[in-house]
Amino acid sequence: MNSVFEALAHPVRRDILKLLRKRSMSAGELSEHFSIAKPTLSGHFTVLKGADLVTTERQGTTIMYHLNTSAMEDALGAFMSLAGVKRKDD
Amino acid sequence: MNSVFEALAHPVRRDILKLLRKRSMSAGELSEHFSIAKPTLSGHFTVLKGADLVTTERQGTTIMYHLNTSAMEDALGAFMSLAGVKRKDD
DNA sequence: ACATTATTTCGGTAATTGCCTAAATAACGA
DNA sequence: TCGTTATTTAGGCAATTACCGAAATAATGT
Repeated sequence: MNSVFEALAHPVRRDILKLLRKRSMSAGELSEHFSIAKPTLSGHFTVLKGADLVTTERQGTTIMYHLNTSAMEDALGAFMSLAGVKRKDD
Repeated sequence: MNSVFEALAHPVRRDILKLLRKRSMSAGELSEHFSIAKPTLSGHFTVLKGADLVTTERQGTTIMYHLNTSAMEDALGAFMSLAGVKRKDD
């Protein structure tokens, strides 16, 4: 769970998650939303993947990034327990 | 809100929050739960305070640390919106 | 004023992070 | 096979982080 919190610590990575929440995107498509070099963004992808927050799927020459919704739910649960909140529903 | 996510990125700081969730504690009392030097822990306190996750109150020679519950709630809300969760209740 | 206790600030170092450009890999179509 | 497109890996650098021990600050009691 530590890797999840570390992944969430960078604003670019949180923005990536927000974008993927709407729909899955390729690395190149995602990169259009940021003004940083692609290798740098690729590093952020690696961090998110290491935290299991996103999954990848190669489609020909492009690589699609998908939000791993269940991992997000797990992270949310961890955060809620940290905040001491009881869940009435999931 | 970025400072909150950054503050949550370190396991020691999350453990501090967990401890303070039960009850407020002095810096020295908190330090008994960790095997790191007090100056290091004091640095973690500074980060948590910078994120407004804890508040301090001097009581004579000791300094009491309190969990800032409302800031935790705010952070939770930010996390939920990141995860795309709708809140039925707070 | 002095000693004691609690905590932080200072000064330094090693490890990590975030960023870049250039080079490598992978898949495709001609 | 060659060129093109998409993406990652490699190499390097500056800034930040996490840690420590020593010194400074703050409050108290004598």
